[in-house]
Formats: sequence, C-alpha cells, structure tokens
Amino acid sequence: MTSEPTATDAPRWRRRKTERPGEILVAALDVFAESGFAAAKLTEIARRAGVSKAALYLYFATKEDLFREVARSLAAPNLAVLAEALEASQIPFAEVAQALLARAAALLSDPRAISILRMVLAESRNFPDLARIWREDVVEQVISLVSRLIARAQAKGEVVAGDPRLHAFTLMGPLVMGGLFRAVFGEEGTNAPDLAALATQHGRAVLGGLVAHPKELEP
Amino acid sequence: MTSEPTATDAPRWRRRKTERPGEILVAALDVFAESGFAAAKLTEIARRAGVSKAALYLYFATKEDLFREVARSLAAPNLAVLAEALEASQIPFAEVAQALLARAAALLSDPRAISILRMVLAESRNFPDLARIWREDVVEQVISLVSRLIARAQAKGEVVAGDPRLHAFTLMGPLVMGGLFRAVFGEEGTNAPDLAALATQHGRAVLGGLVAHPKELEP
Amino acid sequence: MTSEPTATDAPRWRRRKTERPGEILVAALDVFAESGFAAAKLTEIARRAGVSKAALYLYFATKEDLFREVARSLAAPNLAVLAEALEASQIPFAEVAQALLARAAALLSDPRAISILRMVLAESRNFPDLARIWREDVVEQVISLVSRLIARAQAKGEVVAGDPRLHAFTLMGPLVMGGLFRAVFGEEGTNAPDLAALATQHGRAVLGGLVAHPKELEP
Amino acid sequence: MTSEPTATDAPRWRRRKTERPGEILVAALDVFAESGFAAAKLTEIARRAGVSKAALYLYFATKEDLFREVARSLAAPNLAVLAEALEASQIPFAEVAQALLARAAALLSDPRAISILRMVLAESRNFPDLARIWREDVVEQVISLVSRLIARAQAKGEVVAGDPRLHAFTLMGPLVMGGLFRAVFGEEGTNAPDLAALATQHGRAVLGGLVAHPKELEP
DNA sequence: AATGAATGAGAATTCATTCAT
DNA sequence: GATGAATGAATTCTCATTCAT
Repeated sequence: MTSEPTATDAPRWRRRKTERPGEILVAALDVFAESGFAAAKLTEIARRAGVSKAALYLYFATKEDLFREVARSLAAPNLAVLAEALEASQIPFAEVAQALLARAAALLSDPRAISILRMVLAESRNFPDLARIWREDVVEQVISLVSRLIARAQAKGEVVAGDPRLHAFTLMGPLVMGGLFRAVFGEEGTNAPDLAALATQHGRAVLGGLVAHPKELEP
Repeated sequence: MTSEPTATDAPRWRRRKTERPGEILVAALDVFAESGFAAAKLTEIARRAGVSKAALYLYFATKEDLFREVARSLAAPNLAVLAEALEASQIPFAEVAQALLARAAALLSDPRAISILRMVLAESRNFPDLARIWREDVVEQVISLVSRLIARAQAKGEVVAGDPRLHAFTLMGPLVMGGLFRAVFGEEGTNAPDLAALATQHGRAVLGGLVAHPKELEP
Repeated sequence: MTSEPTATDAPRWRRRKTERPGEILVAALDVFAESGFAAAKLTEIARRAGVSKAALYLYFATKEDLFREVARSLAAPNLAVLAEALEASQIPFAEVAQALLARAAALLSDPRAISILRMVLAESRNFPDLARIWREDVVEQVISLVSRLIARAQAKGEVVAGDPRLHAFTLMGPLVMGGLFRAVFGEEGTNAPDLAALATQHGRAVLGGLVAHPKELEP
Repeated sequence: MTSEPTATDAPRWRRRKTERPGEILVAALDVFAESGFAAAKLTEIARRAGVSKAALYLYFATKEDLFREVARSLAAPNLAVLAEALEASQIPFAEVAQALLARAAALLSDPRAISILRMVLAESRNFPDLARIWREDVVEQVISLVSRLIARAQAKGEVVAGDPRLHAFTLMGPLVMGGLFRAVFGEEGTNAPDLAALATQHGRAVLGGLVAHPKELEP
C-alpha cells in the first residue's frame, strides 16, 4: 500500500520548498571547500545560505548527509553526450587528444572545481561511499571514455600498443598533477604551471614523444 | 602466585626522554593519516604511542604543533644526492627517465607515503605554512630536479623543445595521478592502476610518443 | 500514578531569552563571591542558574567575560542623585556625616555587598580593567562625593583645614575597615564590630575628636 | 628507637636542609601575592626558588600546605614587645596615636605587605583556618593593643568615652582603607592617597575632631 | 516551514602530584 | 635529597543536534 517501488521511491534528496536546498548546497560547498569537512561549521553554512541552523535539518538529516549531498551534486558531469560525440566522430586521435586536454585545462582552471577536488581527496578516507560515488560517476567515466578513444585509435593504428587505460593516465595525468599543484599550493608566487600552456605543450610532447627524433631535428 | 611483588611490578611508566618524541610522531602520523587533522583525537595518538595524553604536551605545545612536526619530519627526503648522481652521469635521457619513473612508482607504492600525501593535500588550506614547506622541500625539489635533467637533455639534443618545467609534468604527472588514484580510491576492486606497469608503459609511451609512426608500424 | 503523560511532562527546557542572562549573572555572582574567580566552576554556575553549561556561552563569551559582566553589573550605584541632594541641602556637616556613615553601615551590612567587595579586592590584579571600572565608577564616586561635601563644609568654616580627600578617608575608613573585617573573618565568634554601633560612635568621635577636652569633662 | 616523642615532635614545617624551605617560602610568597592562590603555579614557584617542582614536595605536602606556611610565616609580627613598651610608657595618648599611625603608614607602604594583605583577604573564604590564624595572630593583636592603649587613655581622662575597640577602628581604619586603595588600584594615576600624609592629617583631625571649634577659628 | 533557544557529548589543554632513578 | 619524566583528574569551551513555539 505504502510502497510503490517503481516511481518516486525516496528521492536521493528531498526538495521541500524547491529553492532552499539548492541555496544551502551552494553555501555548503563553499564552506566545505574552504575548510574541509570537519572544520566546516554548520553555523557558517547556515549564515551564508541565509537560513537558520535549524533549517538545515529540514533538508538534510546530518552534517555528513549534507556533505554527501554536496559532493554528490557535483559529481555526474554528464559525459555521456561528450562521449558519444567523440566516439562517433572520425577526427584523428591527435586532434581529439588536444581537444580533451584543452577541455581539462579549462575545467581545472575553475578554482571551484579545484576546491572540490581537494575536498574529495581529503575526505575520501572518512567517507568511503563518497569516494566510491566519485570514482564511479566521475573518475571512471573520464578514464574509461579516454581509454575507449585510445583503444579505438589503436585499432586504427593511430596509437602505439599498450594498455589503453594506462595510456589514459599518460594522457591526462600531467594536467591532473598541474591542477592539484594549483589547488594545494595556490597560484601566486608558487611557480604553479599555467594549465593552458601545459595542455598545449603536453599534447604536442606526449603525442610525438619527448625524445627528439634525429630526422625532425635536421630539417 | 599472582603476586610476586619483588620482580616485574610493571612500573606505571618508564623514562624515555629520547625515544618518546619519535614514538609519538610515528603514532601521530598514523592517526593523522587515517583521519585527517581535525578528526584525529589526541587520546588516540596517546594510546598508540603508549603514553598519557598529558605526555604529548611535554613534547609538543599544541595539536597543531604536533601536526606540523609530523608533516615537517616527513618532508626533506634528501634529494641532493640523487640529483648530483643523476646530473653527473652521462646516461642517456631515456634511461634516466625510466629510472626516475621506476623510483617514483616504488615510492608511491608505499601506503604510508600515500597517506601522507593525502594528509598534506587535505590540510594545505588550513596549514598554509605546511603547504609552503612541502612545496619548497619536496615538490619543488623533485620538479626542479627533473626540469634540470630535461633541460640538460635538451641541450644535448635528446629531448624536444619546450619549457622543461612543463615537460616535467608530462613525465611525472601520470604516476602522480596513479598514486593519487590508489590513495583516494583504494587499491582493491577499484580498477586502480598498477604503478610499476604504469611506470614502464608510460615511460615507453611518453618517450617515443603516443602517436604511432607509420614506419614503426610497417616493419 | 507516576506517569501522567498529558500534563506536566516537564519540558527539558524553556525559552527564557530575556530572563536568562540576569539569572545567570545572579548565579555567577554567588559562585564567584563564594570561591573567587579561579576556583569558581562553570558547572556550578550553570547548575545554580538551572541551565546547561553550554547555555552560558550563549550569553557570555568566556568565563572571564562572565566575571567581568558580573562585576560590572554591580558597579555603578548611581550616586549622582544622592550627591545632588546632599550638596544642595543646607544641613550642617555634622548631620550629613552621620547620615553618610549610617548609610555606609547599612550598605556594608549586606553580606552580598561584602562578598562582592572581597571578590573585587581579590581579583583586582588579575583583572586590571575591572579594577579600573570599580575605582572609577564606585570608589572614586564615593570618595569624591564625600570630598566635595567636606570641602564645602570647610568653606563654611564647619570643618577644620586639610586635604578634603584625606579627610574623606578619615571619615569613611573606619567603616570600610569594619566591613572588611566582617567580610574576611566572618561575623560570628570573631569579635567583629557591629557596623551600626561603629557608625554612631565613630561619627561622634571623629566629629568632636578623640581627645577629651577638659571643659567638656568638667561639667 | 626511631621515636623520641618528647623533643622535636613534628615541627610545624620540616627543615630538611635549612636553607631550602626558606627560599621556597620567599618565592612562593611572591607568586601567591602576584596571582592569588588558584592562579599561582607551582612551576613558577619552583622556577623562582631555583629548584625542581618535585623538590617542593620534599618540604611541603601540598600546594595548600605551602600556601598555609607562607601565610603563617608572615603572621606573628611580634607585637608583644611594642605593646609592653607603649603600655608602660607615660607618653600622652596624642603622641602614642601619632606614632602608631606613622608606623602603620610605614608598614603599609611596603608593597610586599600590601600584596600579602590582598592575598589574605582574597583567600579567606577558601582557607578559613588561615583567616583564623591571621585574625588571631595579627589583626586581633593590633586591635587589642590599640584598644588597650585607648582604654588606658580613657582611664586617665585623655580620650572621650566609648567602646575602646570601636575607637580603635576610628583610629586605624583610615590607614587601612588607604593601604587597601593602593593595594587594589595601584599607586600611579589612581589618585591614591599618600600614606604618610594621610597618617599625619588623620592623626591631627581625629584627635581634635573634624568639626571646627569656633574658638579655634577666631584667633 | 522556520527559528531561536537550549543541550549533551566530547575535545583540547592545564596542573598538582607522583614515580623511578 | 633532588629531579626529570610522567600522569590523572579536572575544566573550559565547541558544535552538531533537538526542542518548543
């Protein structure tokens, strides 16, 4: 009677008034990103969201829950579309790779994204389920998308042999490292890499190889 | 039988002036690495170090201080020696790079190292001075070492043109990303990359380039 | 019989926004007066105020702050009115003095007042700002009021020459000493002076002089 | 064998080395006087006495004990001699009184004395036995000495009628008040009375009376 | 739905006191 | 006798959480 399992069975998070939860999530993201989970204070989140502390509990059962929702709301950057588009196209791998790197650079240049990244890294041990969600919904999506593109390129003879998944690390790792550097150490006065430049140079280098080919050197 | 008052009456504690600080640091590292700064409890650290909570204060003024010391004690992995050795040698860059990658893979395979890494990432915003120390003493050391090696190789015509510092990201990034993946998502059932394999394949791929050269493909 | 769930279910607490701070101050005064600042326990204050320890922090930021408020709330015995009245009146000084002494005796007979006095004396070194407030708002007010009355009386030829401020000590000192005696040593079995009697006798003696005048002795 | 009950049966405080206890008492006095009992730290006392904290426990069983000894060591300002001298002499009361006041002024001008006074006042509630000792050994001695002198003077017709004990308050109170003022509020920038001046003026005023006698006014 | 007021369960920190040497 | 090292018992303060309105 009560259970009609198919349809609206316990939405992942309840929307009472429709506006509020969103505002709270935004405020919470800010605070969590700034201070980490433990150091974040509900008082501060409530203040920034312009509601009372008690109001938070109308939408989220506990601080952990709120954190979970925040992190969850940020995952799932719908890659399906991008994936299809890229996989369908006949563009040569070198161009696809460059595009991917540029996009990654753009994404990682958003300070917000970086904070989230740091936040997830930081709390992964304390919130294993969150780590799982992020792995499955974000990281795995990206890695496997890139892997599939590489595998397809290998099939066409465009890319050297090797585990496509490891190749994905080869392709994306440098930008991840660059983004982290900026996230952790800041961007001013720290010799932080410029992500756009990194994307460009890395693209060229990784595609052609770091080792100089004599032929290329002697024009 | 139970009471043998003379012999091993198990003194409540023993003087360990010299050993204590080290033991505490070790225990603290464990706990901080497991839970992060805020969630770590002094009680737990004391318990693992086998001392009373108050004893911690004999050696470290505050919890923050203890954390700082832990993090500081882990920095400074004296790279000077390695640097000299590598810079003096006449080994071709390709080999040097492979060695570096293998070494990095080994280092990042130590779960301990990984935990520390996570810890530093997590608390970098709350402990800016720590972030600075780590950047200067560890990260910068590594990056600049690798950069110098690359620059030297470029001078010898072994490596393609480009900012050597960005090339360093190209070289080391994938392993960093792999290490982080394992640190954050765990190593079992997560499709985590095998770091040794990653080092090997990435080395080959990045040196020669991902893009297959027609000549090589048609033997 | 025991359970009558409907009626007085005794809610765990009730909102008392306006009354609370005052109640806490009263409880705190009691405890501080009994034990001094350091020995006073917040737990005890909370218990007597009928609130939780945490509730104290809703109204006062720290223990010191609470203490400060207590002491401050006791200062400012608005003397302005009294001062005006006395200064305007044409009553002969002898009568004014007797009135002042009687009033002081009454005030100092309140055990509460005495406790406060002791408390302020005790903590003056640790709370210099409090000492200042008390000096300015209470002690100085009284002394200067009395001084002005004396000066005026001197102008009218009613009081002998001399620094009016020192004369104020001559006039009020004995009662202060008496009050302190009672505050410090208690009132029972200590040979403590009766303040009313002291006021009366001191008034007579100090006005006419302790030394017996031959004329007065030989009627 | 070990017990020779007759002679030195448990001295009030043990003198192990003869020097030490005294040095400790001096240091302790300083610290207690500065901070009050509760806020005084044994570490600080030990530091100033130039011994280890543990050493304190060789001479005094607890912090309270130490405090007691300090306070006790300061009591008993042997007044017996002074008393006899004054009571035997045939000096007129007016002169005796002036001498007493001058002496009191001198005594109360010693900052040390003042600190002790404050200390005793402050802790009288927490150390009732101490309060008793001080009352009996110091305060009562002084008051009763002065009372006896007054009584004797009354018998000789030198002092007006009235309870001699209350007269003692009249005589000594102003200086006590002055001393306290300085003790509590400090001596600089507080309008604190000069004790010597106060002693002189008060002496003259209290002996002859504050009220101006017409005869004296018309020369 | 919303909130101000209240709380309980800890947390770090302090310090008098006690061992073992 | 003396002390450095250690501790246990507090105590203040914080903060997520929950009532009563």
